Amino acid sequence: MNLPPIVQSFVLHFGEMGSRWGIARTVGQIYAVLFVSAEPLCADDLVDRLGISRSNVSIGLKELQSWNLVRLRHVPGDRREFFSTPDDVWAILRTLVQERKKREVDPTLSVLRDLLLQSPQSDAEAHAQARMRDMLAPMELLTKWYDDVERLETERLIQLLGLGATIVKALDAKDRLFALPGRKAAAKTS
Amino acid sequence: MNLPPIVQSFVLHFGEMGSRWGIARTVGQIYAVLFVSAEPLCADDLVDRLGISRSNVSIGLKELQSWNLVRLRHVPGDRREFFSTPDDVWAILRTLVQERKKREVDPTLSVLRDLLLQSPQSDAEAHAQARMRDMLAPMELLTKWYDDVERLETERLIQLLGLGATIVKALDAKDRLFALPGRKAAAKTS
DNA sequence: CCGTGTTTTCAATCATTTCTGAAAATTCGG
DNA sequence: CCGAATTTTCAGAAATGATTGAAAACACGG
Repeated sequence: MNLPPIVQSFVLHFGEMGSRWGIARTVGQIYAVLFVSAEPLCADDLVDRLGISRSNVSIGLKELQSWNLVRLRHVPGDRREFFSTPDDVWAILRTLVQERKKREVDPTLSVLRDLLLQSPQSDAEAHAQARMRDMLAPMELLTKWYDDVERLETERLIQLLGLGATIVKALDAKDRLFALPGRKAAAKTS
Repeated sequence: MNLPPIVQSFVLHFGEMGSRWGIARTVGQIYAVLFVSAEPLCADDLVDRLGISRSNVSIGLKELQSWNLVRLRHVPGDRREFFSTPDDVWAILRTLVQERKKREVDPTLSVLRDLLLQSPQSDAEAHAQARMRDMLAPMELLTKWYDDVERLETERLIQLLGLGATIVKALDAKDRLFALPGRKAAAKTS
């Protein structure tokens, strides 16, 4: 590995993290190198810095492209392809979440919905379906929330996150104030 | 595999998902079986239903316990250990996020902070540090948000999520109305 | 304590994934 | 079109991670 020490630590850490999240170690490393690089890099730069094979870099870059995590640049008068990451970390985060949702959450939602349409042939199956319903509800609420938040401009998103739980505290106060006699509102007064 | 068809589909899907998230396939399957089961199961039940070795089940259960994802029960007059998942899916989700944060996010934050304390020996390192600072900021905001939200009762959390981006829209309107020249003031009005 | 039923450990095996080198395909300036 | 520079593909090697069976450790009722 041919990198200055600070960068190398960063790159090794992200390789490690990547592999814990189901991303090949070298793909994580490639991304880390691109992320901290001052200018776009070509495949051979990566071979050079990471000490991995050219073909591995090629595959890794393809993988990163399929995740939309990497931008491709062409330098005039140079035939090579150069790669970089977006400058905006929020944009990167959004892409990451979006892709992950597309690949894992959405298919899970459709499996659950599909299995809930089938008629249970036993008590065990009926109970299993009840549990799946329990699981579906939070997932649907979360994806709905995400769909909502995803559209926000970054400035607004930051604002919303900065607010944290304060809004709910306000609601809480309001609930108490009006003491709704209805259902499960204000149930916990301990 | 000795499971009714609906359950089997569910279990296979979660095994698959697990392995995409860096969890062994069988660990995901064990969790799925426990999740949909009407009563707690012992290790041999799992061997039976999943058709995997006893030792694999033992390792899987230990793994799930280390993630706090599984409750251990003792049936009086029976020497075996029985396992179940919490009934409340929100509780499960919280645990999952919490553990994941502890294992991956927190260490990453400290690596970043640590690397930012070192003095750069080159322009490349200085630029890399600037990028790390770019990365640190959103991560800190997100973890702060999470710390805040984590403490909410489930009822409140659901409320907050249901609100989605509407709060920000209100802020937006208010900002426009008062056309504040300053920064992010006016956050706390109650 | 003894014996039985149960869980855990661990070295070995098996499976999967990652990585490589060499060859094929592609691209573009001339 | 040609040929050099570059990228992609792919079959096999290497590495990693998962799974197993057998044996050890444990725990409890008698």
